[in-house]
Amino acid sequence: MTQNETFVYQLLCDADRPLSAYNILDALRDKGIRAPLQVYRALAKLVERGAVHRIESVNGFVACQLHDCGGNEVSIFMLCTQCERAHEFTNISIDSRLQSLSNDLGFQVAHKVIEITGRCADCQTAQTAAPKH
Amino acid sequence: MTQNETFVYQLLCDADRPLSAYNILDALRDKGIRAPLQVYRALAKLVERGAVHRIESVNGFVACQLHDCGGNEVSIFMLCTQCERAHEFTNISIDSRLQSLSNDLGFQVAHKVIEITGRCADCQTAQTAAPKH
DNA sequence: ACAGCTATGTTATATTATAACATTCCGAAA
DNA sequence: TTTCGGAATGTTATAATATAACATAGCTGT
Ligand SMILES: [Zn+2]
Ligand SMILES: [Zn+2]
Ligand SMILES: [Zn+2]
Ligand SMILES: [Zn+2]
Repeated sequence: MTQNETFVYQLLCDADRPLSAYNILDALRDKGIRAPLQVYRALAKLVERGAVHRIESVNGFVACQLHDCGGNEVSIFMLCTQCERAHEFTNISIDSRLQSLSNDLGFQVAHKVIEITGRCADCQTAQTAAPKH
Repeated sequence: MTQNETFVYQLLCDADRPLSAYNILDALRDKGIRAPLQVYRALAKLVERGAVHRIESVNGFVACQLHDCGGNEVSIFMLCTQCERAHEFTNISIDSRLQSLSNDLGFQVAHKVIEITGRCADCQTAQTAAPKH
């Protein structure tokens, strides 16, 4: 892992929500990172290697939260609109059904995206406990 | 449906692939549409009403290809990187598994995205029939 | 006529991503 | 050791996507 990749990866591991490339850029200015391309290049490598996932729904990036999700299962992200956290899951059954749907249609899969947007359990209970008046 | 919405919707229905907001803007200049916001506003309404879907993976928009997909099933899009076409499907089994995964976790679902990127059957056979040397 | 609402239009700006080109670094081959 | 070549890095500029802020027009019910 190169130096810039390490900086970006560490930052994403420490973050509790997806960060945009420009969030990362701002956070790493003092590490000598000054231009968007430096961030995008590091992200491209990290994503390619499965250490980081791109979250399409929010144009953001998160460090992989699972061991070896680089297998052939798709990751499922639940994205809370309130706390902005992203939780990563895998589900063999969903993945195999998607795969067989693709196979049935002769579609050659390169990449799958499953993202669910909504409110996480924590945020629901938090709001129930302290409702706004 | 307002005039701008009609223009945008018709264009998307005629298109054979997802269009970006700026594709739409360029195509509708002669209809009097001059600014991105006019397009984005029409798209927001159309998406809200389920007539149009946003494709996160390509920052594009397509007219709904199914009758009444506005039920509670999620749409599954297969996106061909070669011909750029988007095919829309529903699958009750995949949807219900996603839903029960969310329920188990206490996650309150607002929106689901399932997008599969790859090569469609047509493009595979086309390339097989006429390979590049 | 008036108030309130929706749609529309316009300009400017924010956010996300890539192109094009120059430079540096480092290991392998000569 | 020198030199070659690839990988990484840095820099500037620009493309592509999306929204903010404000002004205007039209329509509806009172
Ligand atoms: Zn992962
Ligand atoms: Zn939350
Ligand atoms: Zn649909
Ligand atoms: Zn195709």
